[in-house]
Amino acid sequence: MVTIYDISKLAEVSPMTVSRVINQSGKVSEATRAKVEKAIEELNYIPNASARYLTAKKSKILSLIITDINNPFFTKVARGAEDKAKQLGYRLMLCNSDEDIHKESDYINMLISTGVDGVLITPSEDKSKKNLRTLTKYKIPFILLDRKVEGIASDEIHGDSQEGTRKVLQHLIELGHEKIAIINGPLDVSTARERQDTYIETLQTHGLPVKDDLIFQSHYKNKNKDEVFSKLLSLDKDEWPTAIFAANNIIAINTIKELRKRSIRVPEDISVVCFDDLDPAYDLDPFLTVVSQPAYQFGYTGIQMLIDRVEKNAPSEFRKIVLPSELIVRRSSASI
Amino acid sequence: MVTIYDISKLAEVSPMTVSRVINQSGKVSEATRAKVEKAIEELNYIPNASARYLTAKKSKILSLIITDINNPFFTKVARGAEDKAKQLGYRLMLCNSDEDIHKESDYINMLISTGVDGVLITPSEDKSKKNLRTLTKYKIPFILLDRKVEGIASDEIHGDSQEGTRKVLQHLIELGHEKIAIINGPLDVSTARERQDTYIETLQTHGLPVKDDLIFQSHYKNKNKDEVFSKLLSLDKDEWPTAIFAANNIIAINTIKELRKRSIRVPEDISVVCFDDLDPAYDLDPFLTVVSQPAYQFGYTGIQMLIDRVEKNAPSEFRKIVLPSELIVRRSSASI
DNA sequence: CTGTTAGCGCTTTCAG
DNA sequence: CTGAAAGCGCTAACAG
Repeated sequence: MVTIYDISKLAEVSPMTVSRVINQSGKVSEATRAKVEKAIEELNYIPNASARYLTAKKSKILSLIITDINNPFFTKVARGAEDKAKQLGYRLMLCNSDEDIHKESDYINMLISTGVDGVLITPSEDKSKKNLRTLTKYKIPFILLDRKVEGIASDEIHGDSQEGTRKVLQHLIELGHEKIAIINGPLDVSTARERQDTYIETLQTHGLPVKDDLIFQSHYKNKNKDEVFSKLLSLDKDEWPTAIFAANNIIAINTIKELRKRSIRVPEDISVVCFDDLDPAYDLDPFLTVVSQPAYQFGYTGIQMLIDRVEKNAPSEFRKIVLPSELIVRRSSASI
Repeated sequence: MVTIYDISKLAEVSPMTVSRVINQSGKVSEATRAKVEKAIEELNYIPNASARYLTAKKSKILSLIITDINNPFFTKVARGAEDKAKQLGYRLMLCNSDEDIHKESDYINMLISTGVDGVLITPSEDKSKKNLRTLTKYKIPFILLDRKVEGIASDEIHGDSQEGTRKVLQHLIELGHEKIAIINGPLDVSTARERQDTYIETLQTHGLPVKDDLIFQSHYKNKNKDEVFSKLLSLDKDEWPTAIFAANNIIAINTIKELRKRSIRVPEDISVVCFDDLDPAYDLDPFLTVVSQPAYQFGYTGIQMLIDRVEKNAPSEFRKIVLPSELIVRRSSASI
């Protein structure tokens, strides 16, 4: 392993001088800088991040924790985060918590252990509070992405669940739908709560009845789709919804597949709309009506906020950035 | 920050004893172990990975470098890698080189700097050789995933480009196609070379003419689709292919989209097939005929091989694992 | 502008 | 079974 000492010997300067040219800190004469750089080049020297971190307590590594690496929404968040991090001279560690609080906790321990400078995190649920407190204890700044957590005050970047929910629901209502079901994520995730609250509120605003039978609790990875479907199918004919609002893209896809299995046509027999788009790059035939959120910007701006915080350029009070969502009407929704 | 000294004070033992219980190394009496564990619990101690690495030269961190985080193929590789790493007590750093040799090189430097124990890498192209040599210089074991590199001997895990290519082409030929075009990835990527060679060979075996006009050079992220298309469209009517073999899923999708823009129907006017599937979880209407590779297993088994190597349980000679691919016939291919 | 000293948190090595 | 000493590679703080 090549160390700073090897360089200092070759360049005939002190290790400290080498450190200075590597870090571009302090004053070094052009001549010595050149000598040192030549030696670094020659020996193919790569600084040891661990040694560096041990004294400097700065790693220039950030982390992004997402909850589902297979979801194109998060994959785009990751791209945005990566681009911004790179642009500002940081490295990004990508972690996939899989909506699992234990995996999340494992990753947080690793990140603390590794000494990341900050983390941009989509908390898996409200219980993430404990993990976030650990971060705070270790003085590692974090930004909440996409989801809020009860009892945690922090910088936040997320979409507008209320506006988005209102937009899709109004779209359905304009189409003449009056019996609209919601298949939601788990209520210990803030976005699910907000979507459900706004669902109820919007129906009421429009003078439509809110029926408990049409509110289904699922999971953002839609793990319990059989259960949801058996409930849905046990509904009486006249209670059957004419439209379904799925709380995210995965739930929507699975719902449509299940419906088709039973020869229920979308949108002829039932409309389906959802939050979050799929990746158009992989969709030959964009079909779903969605409220699309600017995923790339979630990551891009999130990392910007994080670096502001890490480098202490952020105001002391927490910032909340709310990104707008956009209704994209396609073929999965039709008038009644 | 809580250190081993804080624990040692609280537990009234030496730091060394604390180290021993953390690492489960050496002999420690049940009584002292309990005291130490209690202290660790109480103070919420998390070992400092940097300090640890500095002496022990082991990080228990592995890295996976992929070339396109938006491609569902790689996203599944990542899932497999992650699962295996976790299972064996390692952490995984996911890096996205974006098919860019410079980004790749940046990441490799970071990984060396961070001190990862090993890396599972999809090299972006043959020039990756330089980056891989750097890894070797720093004695960091690596496994080549999906792609080989000219002049690099190493453990490898990849699909069978030849068998796969043969399978789709035979499928097309059985359907009666005789004028089959290939839109390939760049020839400085091993898989593209293999697919092209096998394309030529298979046509010849079946007594079909190989025409240079029907061989198109693109990019796995299909960055130059306009160029490819203007060439394709400039072909005479009677030279026009009746089928296109796309070297990967992205090229296929883009190709179909471009064809549709010009009102050329798939498969009625032209069949399109490709390597690598899309994510069925996000596909309401699976349409593409593909040769699917077991992406998850690429990652899963790849990490297994890597850990074998890292822990010196691998044979000294390099291992090559070739995973089978499967033809999935759907609607994008039809008889002539 | 350059160098010296000390120490980050941990583990290896060697003694008890 | 437990501990003391030394040092991993680097940089902060000071000195010159």
